[in-house]
Amino acid sequence: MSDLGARLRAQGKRLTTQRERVLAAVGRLAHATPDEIAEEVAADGGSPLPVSTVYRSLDALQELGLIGHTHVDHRAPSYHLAEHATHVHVVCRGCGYVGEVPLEAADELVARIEHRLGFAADVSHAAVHGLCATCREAP
Amino acid sequence: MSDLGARLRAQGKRLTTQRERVLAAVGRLAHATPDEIAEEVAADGGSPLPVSTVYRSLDALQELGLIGHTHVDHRAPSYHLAEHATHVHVVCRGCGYVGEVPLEAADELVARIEHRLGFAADVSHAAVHGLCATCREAP
DNA sequence: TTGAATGCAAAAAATTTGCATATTG
DNA sequence: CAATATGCAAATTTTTTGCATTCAA
Repeated sequence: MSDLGARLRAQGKRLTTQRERVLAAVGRLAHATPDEIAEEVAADGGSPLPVSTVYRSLDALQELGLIGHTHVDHRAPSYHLAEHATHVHVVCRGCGYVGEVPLEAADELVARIEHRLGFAADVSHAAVHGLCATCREAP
Repeated sequence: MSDLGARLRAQGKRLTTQRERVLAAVGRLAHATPDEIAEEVAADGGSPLPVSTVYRSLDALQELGLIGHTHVDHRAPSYHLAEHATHVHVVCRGCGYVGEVPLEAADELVARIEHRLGFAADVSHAAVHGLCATCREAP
């Protein structure tokens, strides 16, 4: 927490309350779009932030490696704390449920991609789509 | 090819030249955004299609299972023929290069997701980000 | 002090929708 | 003929930008 400022400064960036509030909101929501994050920030008691500031804060926090995002659906980058990036995200096409499995579950895939293409894959950014246990049965 | 009409009809849909042109364009481009597809369609000699028709055609062809899409980056659903969905897409963060590895490379991941969450994963929709061989070395 | 960040409003993209008209089956 | 799709324009939605002002370091 306290070294957030240090990490920012190390990149010539600054610690502002806005960035702290956005980071806190991302932490509280776990998986959220910029829009939802803006709402959550507004709900923390302080005055709401302009969307532009939310976007810029998300960018900054991401460059810092504190948060990351995946593409849960067409029009929705979903942000989460970097610590959540220790999972592969799994998204249900039926109900939108977002689950996760440990990164290691993809070790073999990563190895094969590396082997075939010389590609360094970062699976933590991937969202795997499919149907959850419940939606598999439903019509 | 000729049964395209039949497949459409089977779903109460119709075969139109617009849809044929969009499908052909997707086939020619392999990986493209709606925008690029609209351009490609315009380049096929006929008159350009309004974007709305392109979007609607893509939806129709997708519901039909003839094409699919992955999320190559933030703002860009990338469409491809369904036959291309026999690969997992790999996207380079550095240069934007899009590669693919056979679906089987993800078999173990799919099995683990199934096992842990009861989830039926469809990896062909996933785009795995990372750095290609070239960009790994560059600064 | 000074460059980085904010706030605000306006501009760009990207996608969707309403509706009269044209087409397919 | 009837139902579906198109074309076009306007409305949404999502994200980005310009710029004067404020604020952290």
